[in-house]
Parts: sequence; C-alpha cells; structure tokens
Amino acid sequence: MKPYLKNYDRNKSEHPRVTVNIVIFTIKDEELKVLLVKRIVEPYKNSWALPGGFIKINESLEDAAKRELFEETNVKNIYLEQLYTFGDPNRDPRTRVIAVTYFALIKNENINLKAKNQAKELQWFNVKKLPELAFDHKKIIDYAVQRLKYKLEYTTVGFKLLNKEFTLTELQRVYEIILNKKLDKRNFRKWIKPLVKRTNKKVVHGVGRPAWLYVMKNNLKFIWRK
Amino acid sequence: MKPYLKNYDRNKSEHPRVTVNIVIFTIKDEELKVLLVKRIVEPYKNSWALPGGFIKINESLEDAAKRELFEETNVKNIYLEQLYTFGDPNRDPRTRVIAVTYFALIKNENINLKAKNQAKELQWFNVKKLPELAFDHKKIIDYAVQRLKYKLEYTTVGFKLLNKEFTLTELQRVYEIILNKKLDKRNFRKWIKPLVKRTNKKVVHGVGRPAWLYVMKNNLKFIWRK
DNA sequence: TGAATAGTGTCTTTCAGACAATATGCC
DNA sequence: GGCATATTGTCTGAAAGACACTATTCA
Repeated sequence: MKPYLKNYDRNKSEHPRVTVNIVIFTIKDEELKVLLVKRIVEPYKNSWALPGGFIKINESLEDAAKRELFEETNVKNIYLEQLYTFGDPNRDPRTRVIAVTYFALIKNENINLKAKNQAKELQWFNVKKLPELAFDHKKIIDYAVQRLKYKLEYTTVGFKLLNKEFTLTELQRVYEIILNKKLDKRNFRKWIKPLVKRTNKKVVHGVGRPAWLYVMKNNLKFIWRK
Repeated sequence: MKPYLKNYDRNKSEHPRVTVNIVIFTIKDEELKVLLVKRIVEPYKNSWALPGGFIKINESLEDAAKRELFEETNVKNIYLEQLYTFGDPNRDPRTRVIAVTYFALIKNENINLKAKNQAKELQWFNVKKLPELAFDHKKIIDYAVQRLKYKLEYTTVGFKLLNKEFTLTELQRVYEIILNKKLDKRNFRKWIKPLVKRTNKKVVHGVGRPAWLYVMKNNLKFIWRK
C-alpha cells in the first residue's frame, strides 16, 4: 500500500465526500486554454489538476464553484455553468469522492493570477496540449470542451470570452479557435450580425484598415437559436 | 423544532450526504407521465417524491440510478442519462443532502410496477398535473421535462419510449405529447423518414387502413441532427 | 503605392412550414 | 359504399454555404 493511503480506509467512511472542480477557459495567444494547478501533495503529487476542493457544509454548489474560482483567478462575476457530476467509486485512490464539475469562461485581460496564490503553481494550458493530469481530470476537460463547442452554436457563450466591446474579427477568431476550423468571413458576419450592435468607435491595430467596435445587443436571450 | 429534526444536527455532520434521484418518464394514456413514490416517513410524510435513495459507498452514480430504477420498475436496460446535481444547502430539512439526478425513459408495456414493491405506494402522474411534491422535486421534474423536450429535436430519445417496432402515427404522437403541440403529418414524416426503416409487417387496429411497422435504422447515432 | 486588415453581396442549395387529396381495410 | 385511419407531394420562404472584390489606414 502506498504510504499516502495509510490514513484512508475506504470502508471506514460511510459517506462519500463531495468536491467541486472547475474547468476555467480563456482564449489567450490565439489558443483555447484551461487553468490548471500543480498538486503539491499525494496522490498525483506534481501532476496538474483542475482547481477545486471539498464543499463546505453550508455552501451551495454554485457558491463553492464561485469561491474556488475567485481564489484562483481573483475574478468575480464571470460565466459559470454546471457541467456534470463524476462519481466513479475509484476515481480518487484515497476514498470515495464525488466531483461536481463546473465550467467557467473568463476574459483574458481580467486575469490576475497569483494575486492570492503565492504558494500554488498555476498555469494556463492549451487544451490540445495538456500535460499529465491527476484523477479523471482529462476526461472532465474533454467533456467541457465538447460542451463549449456545442453551446457556441446556439447560445451567446462566445461573447463571454471577449470584452464588452470587440471587433467582428476578434469574435470570429473565438469561434474559429473553439470550433477548430476556419469560417467564411462573409457568412459569419451575416450569421452573427443580428446579435451585435455597432458602436461609433474604431480600433486601430497599427496596420490595415481600422475595425469598428461592436457590443452585444442588450436584450439578447442566452439561448437564441432554436 | 419539528420532532423529526431532533436527531439531526446540521453542524455535526461534516460531510454532505449524496442521493441519486430518478425522473422516470413514460407515455401512457396519451400523456407524458412520471413515476412518483409516496413518502411514508417525515419529512414530507405523505407527499409524493421522486424515486431515489442514498448512494452506496462502492457504487457508481449510474449503478445507483440503475439499482433504484430496477427496484421500482423491475426493468433493466432502459435509457438513462444524468440530468443535473441539486445541492442547495437547505433543500433537505434534516441535513445537507446533495441530489444527483437522472432521467430515464421507459416503454409503457415493459412496466410491471409493484412486483417488488408491495410496501411502497407507486403511481404514474401526468407531468401537467403533479401533486404536492417533497423537497425540490418539482423543480427537478420541470428541469427534466425541459431537457426531454430539448433532446427530442436532435437526438433519438423519442424512440426509447416505443417498442422496437412502431407505426409512424405512434411516433408522431410521442413527439406531439412531449412537445405539447400538434404536428403536421406530412412534414413530420418527411423529417423523420431518414431515421426509420419500414418492415414488411402491418398492424391492424380494427378500423381504418392498416399501418406499416417501422424500426429505427440500426446504424443511427444518438445525436443525429446538428 | 504597396502591405495589411476590414468590410460587403449574389447565387445556389437545403430545410422548414403551409397545405389536401388518395389509398386501404373493415363493417 | 361508408367510415376510419394511413400515406403521399408541391410550393414558398428562410437560412446556410460557396465564392471575390473593394475600402481604409499606415509605412
């Protein structure tokens, strides 16, 4: 028996324990990235894992997710959605742990990592180039990516990854990066135009024609395509 | 303090407890119905509730759902899908209980209730005419109905409520009952035809022209419409 | 004026929705 | 032949997809 297991006896604890884990996505350097924490204790010491922790006894699941999120990223008020609950009896070698997972979308420039995390090692990873992951966290991330791709097509989640004001090129890049395919510029604009409103501001990138800034229409429903 | 609460101290139990609850749907008497159990103990004694119970320490969530399902309906091998996890700290007045919920679809004629349930009172209820429900089970059922409606349009869940062989009229009724609206017969058939294969059998209802029996195409993916 | 990026319209195909007449089997 | 139910096709409008040129700014 591994030494870190000697304090755990699966049959001793009558009830399972419950964690909340969050798949936090952002787009950075033209890639879809997920935030991981390096584990400093066994099991899976030195592996990367999803942020998360045990739920407190008087805290709702969503509050727990928000708390974890804030602890890692120092950001509040971001998009958060329950993903799935993973409960395989052997997913944690110590004892029975059920993981209620969430996914979150965060704007790159809001991020101020480590403000509160001097101790923990935190890092963004391209979802296509993940390191060795602890527990079943690889499966969780894959599931979250799938959900994100899916929701992109009929909800407004895509906007959650951008600032309030954005150019249509930026928005198209969000879609292309997540869906992992090139889109036709004219068709994309035709499709997305009903959701956005042009401001009277332009942004200059130094070279090329300046782009108009757009905002999301304010009376837009979250699910907006049948 | 209510008498049934005196054995519970919220702050004493460090960990939450975890139940699995199942929303079991069927179509019967031209209505979408859900299976409920009458509670014989406090809290919510004599209210109706979703089948379910505490998870066993070495059982996966899905196995727990299957076990509950079999205990109530005596049926195995039916469609089962994880729905959502409800974890409000006060959803159960005794102590912190997190409910991992599932939804199941069952063919009416497979049902043999009470074979194993002499003691419990079990009943099918029209989802539009639900009785007073225990805990937050009303919310759970509403959520499940929503999910079912939604999935009907782009997956093959609709077929899970019918026998292997069915008529197109029966299939259309399933859609109409769940979506709660009348559909055009010709448009429905145009839409559904790519998913089904006609057998060489007919069924006679005693009056009117006999209908062909169809089966689901066998290489059909579960998600089949983008 | 050349390089770089932003912005725009037409045609074709596909799919959804409206709509009614004919076919089959039983009595 | 009358009744009850099953089966089938066309037209129209909307949306998706293929496709290429012009506009604006800076160096």
